[in-house]
Amino acid sequence: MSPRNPAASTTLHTTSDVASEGKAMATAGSDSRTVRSDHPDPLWLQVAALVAEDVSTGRLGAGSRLPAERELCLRLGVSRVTLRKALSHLVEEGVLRPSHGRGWYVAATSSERKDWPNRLESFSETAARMNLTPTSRVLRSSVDPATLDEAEELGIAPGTPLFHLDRVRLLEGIPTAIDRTRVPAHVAPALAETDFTTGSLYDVLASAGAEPVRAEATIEAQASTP
Amino acid sequence: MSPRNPAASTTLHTTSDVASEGKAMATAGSDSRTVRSDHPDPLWLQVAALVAEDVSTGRLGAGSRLPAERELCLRLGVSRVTLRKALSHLVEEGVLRPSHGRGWYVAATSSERKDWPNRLESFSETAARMNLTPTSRVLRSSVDPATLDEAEELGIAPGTPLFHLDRVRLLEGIPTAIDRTRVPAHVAPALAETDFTTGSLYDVLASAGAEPVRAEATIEAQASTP
DNA sequence: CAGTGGTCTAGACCACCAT
DNA sequence: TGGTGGTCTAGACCACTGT
Repeated sequence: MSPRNPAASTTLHTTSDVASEGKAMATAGSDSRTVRSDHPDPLWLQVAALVAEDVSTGRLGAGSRLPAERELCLRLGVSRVTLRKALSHLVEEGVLRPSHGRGWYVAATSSERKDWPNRLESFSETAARMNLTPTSRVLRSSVDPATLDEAEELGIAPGTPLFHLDRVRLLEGIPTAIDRTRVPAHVAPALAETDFTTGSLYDVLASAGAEPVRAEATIEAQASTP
Repeated sequence: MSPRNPAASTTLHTTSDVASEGKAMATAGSDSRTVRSDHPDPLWLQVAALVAEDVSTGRLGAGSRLPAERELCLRLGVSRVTLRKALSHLVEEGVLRPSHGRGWYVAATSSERKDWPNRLESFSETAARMNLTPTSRVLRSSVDPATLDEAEELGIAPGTPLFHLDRVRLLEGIPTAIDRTRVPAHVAPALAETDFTTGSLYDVLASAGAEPVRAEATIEAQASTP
């Protein structure tokens, strides 16, 4: 193959239904979902966008395994290095998760992906694995107007009633993590009246509706000699 | 060159003093600062560590330009792909900054680089800006053998005496952040005897020597409707 | 064992920057 | 024009996973 193949077109499938591949290739032509070296973006970016699209549209469900690298290379008409650059990029974005001898998997359930890795997961997991008792200490639990920063971060209007929940997470009584939650109040009015010392945020949200909500808290410290 | 070169050894120089290169190469031999494909880490990681070391020790000053990629490939005995993977890695960590037709440059003033945005910085900054009193509560301050995970993360041998410092950072008495620090004990023996409730980790490390040290703590929580 | 990701190389061409 | 990064390929071998 020439170092810069002119074009190729495919759609990704989960490892099960590879049958229709040939037809898909034939019907290609002026179809979208094509990687081309003409001009626009680097190939690896186009590939990444292609996969990301399949994930967000559900063609590649959460937790499902991608076709093998060499297989994808054939379908997309790119080299393995290029493909891997694309997939690695998606890992950084939290869309995919690689597993050595097994394959590439779609991360998260769909809405909880994006941005940094979900450390709350590992908190619960760690607690369970180590047989520790996870508890919470509530620092703040109130409904206040969203500040400018908060509004921008959540994509809502400033002043919108916002439920604030700040907790210290403890393992066996030892402070382990800070949990900072911001939820538009209209999403779940019951939030302000719940005792989060033992109550589960997820439960309240679940019984309140499906409006996707995101809350995060990150702290990092780093030291190095000057 | 064989696909897996046995060993190579060099020292990086800023573009100005390339004169002594020949000699440096000749004196190499059993010198440290060597990338070897024997076993330890991937080549690209070794290269990255090598460059990072030159940056932190000042051999590569902030803002200075690195030798050209092809030049570095020769010196280090690695392919360009591998070298670029190493350099890209350092970009993600904020150590380097690439510039298309010009070269790779060392980023930042020296200590504020590396890893994610330094949240400890912003912790102090926030405290100062809001006129709050930052304090600490020490959860753990001890020297214990490095676990397997810790050893891998820090690139040291398992069992190596490791200084553990876990703190809760408070603003005006309110818990705000968790600070988890791991430092090889031999770097700064005084660490275990210091009161970190008020003492500065940076100060102790600074007075202990220039051995570059990295410590980080990240906590994130994220909630979304199931 | 076969399958899959992880790493590495050598060589090529393109795009940008300075002279 | 010449130097430097940016992208891409084809092929190889190693390491891990699961049957």
